[in-house]
Amino acid sequence: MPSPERPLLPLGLDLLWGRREPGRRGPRPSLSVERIVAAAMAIADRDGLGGVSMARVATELGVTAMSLYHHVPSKDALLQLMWNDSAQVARDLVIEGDSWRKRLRNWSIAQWDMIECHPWITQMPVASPPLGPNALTFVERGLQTLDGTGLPGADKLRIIGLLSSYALSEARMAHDAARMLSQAGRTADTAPAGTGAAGASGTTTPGTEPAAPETTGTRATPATSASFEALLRELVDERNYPRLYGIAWSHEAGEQNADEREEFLYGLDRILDGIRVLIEERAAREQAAPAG
Amino acid sequence: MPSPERPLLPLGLDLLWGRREPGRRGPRPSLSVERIVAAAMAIADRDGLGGVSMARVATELGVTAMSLYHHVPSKDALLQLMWNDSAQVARDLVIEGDSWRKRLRNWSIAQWDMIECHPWITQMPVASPPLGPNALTFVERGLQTLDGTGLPGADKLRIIGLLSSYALSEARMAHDAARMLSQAGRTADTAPAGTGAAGASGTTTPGTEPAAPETTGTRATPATSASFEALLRELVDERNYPRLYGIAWSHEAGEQNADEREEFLYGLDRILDGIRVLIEERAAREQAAPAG
DNA sequence: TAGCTACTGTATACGCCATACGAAGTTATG
DNA sequence: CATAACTTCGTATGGCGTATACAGTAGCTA
Repeated sequence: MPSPERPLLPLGLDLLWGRREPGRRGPRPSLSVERIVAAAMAIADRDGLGGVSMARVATELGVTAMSLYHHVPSKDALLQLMWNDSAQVARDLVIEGDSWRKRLRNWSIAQWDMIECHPWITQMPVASPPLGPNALTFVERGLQTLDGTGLPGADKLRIIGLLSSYALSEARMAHDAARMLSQAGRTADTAPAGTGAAGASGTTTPGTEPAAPETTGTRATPATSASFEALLRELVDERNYPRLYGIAWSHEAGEQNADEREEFLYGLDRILDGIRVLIEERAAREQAAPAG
Repeated sequence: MPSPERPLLPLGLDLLWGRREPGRRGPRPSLSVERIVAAAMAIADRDGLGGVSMARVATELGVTAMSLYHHVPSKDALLQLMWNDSAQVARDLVIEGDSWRKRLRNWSIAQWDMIECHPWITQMPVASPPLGPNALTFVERGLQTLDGTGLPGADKLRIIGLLSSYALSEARMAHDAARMLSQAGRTADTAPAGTGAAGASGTTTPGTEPAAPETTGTRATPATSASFEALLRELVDERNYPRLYGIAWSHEAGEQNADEREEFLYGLDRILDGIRVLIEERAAREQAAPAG
């Protein structure tokens, strides 16, 4: 057994970066990491991340669950690989725009779109910062948008991190709300309105259902904010929550609420304003003391 | 069985808001929702969210797992109750500051501290936006900090949501990184340096271990960013990731990296700058056309 | 050509999980 | 007191991730 030159990368990172010697002996593998990841992603796209189990992926591929473990060290590693694969588009992503602001905005929107394209990303059991090659490529593209701003590298990195966090959080909230409200509608119909805990305990869901497939699929539930507001009206009273109460009851009937994407863009533009301030302040300081 | 006046609240929301008739007959319940939640939180504080199982909570209380289900409809509901309970401090939270900016900043920091106090919040399987009474109280306090800014309610709410998202994301990243790097250190010591997939598959962790307790406890691993940077240096090459490469190799030995809290504050101040722009622009517009 | 060896997929089993079901015990109310 | 309501317990089910042992295949070396 030859000891490797560099120290072993932690977790499944070596797999993520393709740093594994393929191995020449033995029968040709019918399985491959790529096929496994593809199958898992297909399931996740269809039924949400809750539908992804080793057994399910295996049967989808016509093999037993244990076969997968010769290609993927654990389920967590498989999820990491999926995460990385979903960022594949980053490789040939071209960010357009003639100012850092437009470029950075487009980059952020690209990230949002990536998440929208695979909503199960928002359900990921976050176990580590994304360190796959595609994720880092995406980060690199983000840093690229800030070329010429004069910011130090650490600041650029923080900005990229900030916007990443924001996009993921916002997408997560949007999808969580959709998921919750859809199943709220279902339980409201089926719940037998019992008085005690028994009514709520036994009959909400059969339990064998694989984690609310329908909403996690691709897109659904158009009128989310409206129902959310209805929920808020149900819950908050004027005494304890005067401001929330006011907001919940202010726009009575009309005044369509913005959709999730516009909510995202709203916050995005606020953050970009903040970054502009940072850049301008720095530029002013540079001008005052050029070689500082 | 009397039909309730208002429609049943979805999920465990009725439980969250205490809208359950207690029920008079039968033996005195030895259990209560409060005791269950307290026990679960004690376990989570000690061993992380992975240590919280119905069986474990039950044994901690000296009862069987199924007894819990007469007080709590499901494990998910229990997690929601924990989430809500962790925001208890919001009830008597006083935000100080003579400007909206200072108040909002303090509010955001309070949120960060809340999460730091119960790190398992960052591991929560996010199933719905936080709609418990304490969470909404916290939102109300946040809205309060924006009194007098002249912003419309919807904008205030978006700002609060933005800052909430940000605080949670940033805390999540910090704790995830700490968790990952700590177990990276462990595997680097124990891994037998095999060549193929077998080395990484079999021997990384025993598997029965309850999800890395030590790091999820309270505080650990001071030098996270440094190791993170080391990882980056291991991974990125100059050709494909020129900017990341430059950042990873720029501050050579000295130049201590800021800790997580300062990273958080950095982004926070950027966002606050953006909000300031929004408020000032709006004020200017108001002045131009007062009764618009 | 023979055999060693690395490598592949399979079968079985373990322990843990959430939770459905029904029986048994306890108490306020008729 | 009797009964209905309610809590708790024992048992059982089906799913999960994965450790372990095994059998077959194919390239490398002799």
